[in-house]
Amino acid sequence: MTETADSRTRVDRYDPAAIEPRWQQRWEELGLHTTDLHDSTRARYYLLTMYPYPSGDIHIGHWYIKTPTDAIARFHRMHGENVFLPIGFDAFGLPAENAAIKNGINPRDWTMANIANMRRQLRSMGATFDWSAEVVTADPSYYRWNQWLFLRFLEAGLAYRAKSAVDWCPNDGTLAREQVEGTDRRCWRCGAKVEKRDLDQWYLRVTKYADELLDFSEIEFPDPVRTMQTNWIGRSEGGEIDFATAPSEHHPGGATIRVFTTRPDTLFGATFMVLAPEHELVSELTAPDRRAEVEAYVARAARETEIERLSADREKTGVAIGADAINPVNGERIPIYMADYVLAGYGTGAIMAVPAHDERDYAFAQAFGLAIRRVVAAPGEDDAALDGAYVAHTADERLVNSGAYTGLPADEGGRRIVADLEARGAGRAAVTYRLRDWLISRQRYWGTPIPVIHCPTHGIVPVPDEDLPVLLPDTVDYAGSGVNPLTRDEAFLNVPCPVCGEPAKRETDTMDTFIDSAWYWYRYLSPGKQDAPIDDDMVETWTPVEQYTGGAEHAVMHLLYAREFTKMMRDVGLLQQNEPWKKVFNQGQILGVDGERMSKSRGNTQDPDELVARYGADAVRLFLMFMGPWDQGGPWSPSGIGGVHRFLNRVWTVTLDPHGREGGDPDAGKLPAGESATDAAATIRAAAHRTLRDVTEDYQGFRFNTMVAKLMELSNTLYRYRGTEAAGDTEWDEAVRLLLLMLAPAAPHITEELWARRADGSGRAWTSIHTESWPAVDESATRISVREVPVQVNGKLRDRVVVAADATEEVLKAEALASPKVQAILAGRAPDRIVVAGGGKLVNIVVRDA
RNA sequence: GCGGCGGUGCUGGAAUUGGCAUACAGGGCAGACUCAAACUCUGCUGCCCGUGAGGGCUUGUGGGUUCGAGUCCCACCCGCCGUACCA
Repeated sequence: MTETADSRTRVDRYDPAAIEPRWQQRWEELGLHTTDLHDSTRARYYLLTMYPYPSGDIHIGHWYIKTPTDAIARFHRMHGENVFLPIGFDAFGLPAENAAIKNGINPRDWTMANIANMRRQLRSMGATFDWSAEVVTADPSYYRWNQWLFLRFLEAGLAYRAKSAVDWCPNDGTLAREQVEGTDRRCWRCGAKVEKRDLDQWYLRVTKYADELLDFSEIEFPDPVRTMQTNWIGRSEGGEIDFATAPSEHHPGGATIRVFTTRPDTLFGATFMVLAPEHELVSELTAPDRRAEVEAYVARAARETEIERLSADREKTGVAIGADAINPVNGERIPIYMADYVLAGYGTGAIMAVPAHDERDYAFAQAFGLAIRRVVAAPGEDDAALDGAYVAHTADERLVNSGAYTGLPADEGGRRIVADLEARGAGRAAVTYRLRDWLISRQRYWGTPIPVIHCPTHGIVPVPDEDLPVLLPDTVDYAGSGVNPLTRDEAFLNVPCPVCGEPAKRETDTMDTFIDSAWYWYRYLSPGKQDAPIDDDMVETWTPVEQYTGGAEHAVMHLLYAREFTKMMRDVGLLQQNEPWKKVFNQGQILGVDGERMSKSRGNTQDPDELVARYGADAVRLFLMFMGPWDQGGPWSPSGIGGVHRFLNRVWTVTLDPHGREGGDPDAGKLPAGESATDAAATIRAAAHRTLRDVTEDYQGFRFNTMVAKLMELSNTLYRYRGTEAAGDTEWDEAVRLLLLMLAPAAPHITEELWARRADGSGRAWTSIHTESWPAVDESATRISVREVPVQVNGKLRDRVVVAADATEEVLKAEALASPKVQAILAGRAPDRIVVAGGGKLVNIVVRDA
């Protein structure tokens, strides 16, 4: 042993570039990552991670979500579960078209070339992706089933075509409501200002599921996502109330204006009504002398929604239309206005205005000099002056100035008013949602063609199932940017009507790419299936997905669409389940060194290929896990990766060279003072098993940062004993073995290499470390004979005493009091109380000031 | 405005049910090894006072509960994300 005292390196160095590709190839040859989906002998674990868009390069953000996901997969596999971790590509979408226009190539060629490169990059992670299940959505074998599903939805009345004002991006064309972001209404994809256009478009009837979508009992979302979806769906309870119009010189009256309100209790405070400029009764009700002004306002409102409606102009504008309505509860005549602060698309597009109890109505009443009548008040404030809308809601509020309802609590009064109106047919309880139907039409080439034909005689005719898929033509003529080439592809356009055979035109809209991503994990279970979109048996046994990982940026897009789509598939008889996944986890985002979003234009991107070449995939994986909590993300640190690289080197050294000594340490090779080799062995074993206990919990809770920290501690402990008598003995060997097993899910290559060398060294046949079972904690090993107990006086730490592990409270108290430091602080005072906390974890001596 | 998340050393961050704040890293300083450097190794590193032993302070701010608070309660400040005239 002593002959190694001064030698530095007798074993070869850790060289990830040499070992990583070798093992990746070996695993692939052995088919280690191909899941037998038919195996029913083991528990199934379907682990899904969001498939990437083939933009061209895998970036560090992909590594950040995918490598910890891979660690989860490996951890579960080591627990004997049959793990399925598929991967694919979200291959339709606009960037391919933009690149194609720019370079004069087919979007397909651009996309497929990118996919080829990204497959190579994804393989360099060393992840256990099952490539045999790969799905590429732009392939006809996938998108034909988008079309097939669309036709089922059409039959079931879940898909429909309608004309309405839609959000329109000058670059991307039509957008769904969820795809418009921010106060200034910008496109989620390109950031351009979004306009409104009146268009015939295809919709999916997802509002049907509004209430069901609010029920999260079968899906475990992170809280922020659940909150965002709940707000997005925006359920409001209240009442619908019908106001009749009053007769006037230009109108006989009696028309019904229906309003929705969440505050029926304030009905007596309605002093005017407001219609949205687009409301259908505006024209009919407008008085001749008001018509010019009203029409000018309507025209301006239409233009403003199209051009610019920044929130800066919060000033209330509007015009009186010269007609009155009658308040059904008291017969009062109130004037009707039209204003753009009432939105056509929400509720009924008309409101009863209660300026005393609604801030917007208050501002409008102030601007137009309208009456403000208080009808809700806390006791004693009946006539208190208002300098703004009173919207507080307290338990002791009562209705005032409300006829027969005066004096009732506000809640109860509201309910009684609705009930009484309902009895007269003038109102009813009602619920309104913010959620809209999903607009899926896109005026784009690179997407799934919507499989319908427009016949002059038969109208909209579905493409028969046997004619699917409706293929995208290969030759694409953009003739300048922005226009859908399908609209001038005569061969694509001109088809006979499936009903009458007469000339007809194909639909040229394609589907929102969020359709592709709304069901892809079902297809992973049978990617080659020819006769149906999904394999019923596989879907039945493998879904809902156990765990889904990916970014939170899709909280009200993908993560909502997929839930809606699952419910639609269920309702046309394709699925039994209500939700697509059981649990969803959102990782954070990796930012540039400057703390800003990584982008090529900022020059703050980090290329993973470069890091892999320099430090190896294992170090990159480990560093991404170590930098902080997984759901937090954070700025990229260029220096931090050196730390985990050093750690891996130390793991390498303690495994292969336990007896070596470092020249730089004067105490190298010596046991700590007063410690025997037996003591050292017990310490090593206790450290290993305590680490195993903690690390197991960290993996289960996705706490990869502390998992790595604890493995570092264990390797530091081993390093301290390296070269001593304890190094290389049974306990040491067991600790190294546990260290490698615990590290294997996170750093699969180095652990496989060291595992193989250990087998080699002891003459055992090689088996992969990744097929090993997760080790069991030996609780007896973690127990220790003596422990240090902190002693506080009045809650302040003063000393530590060493006692036997099983010392009684009496012993603890006596030892604590016997401490000289404690005695000095007490200065002769008798303790009032001695608290032994946490089952003997800490002693606190309480003493009052003399 | 509303909703959500967060604020701990120089930096990333750690801290079961309230129980030794700052684990593990990065960076820095000092030393060993080296002709030298890199690599590697060892030690130190929250702030203030003190030569020292030691003492005091410290988890955004101010209060409170408690033997004991980063953790619980109240009020406020700051940052990030979402949302936006939703009746």
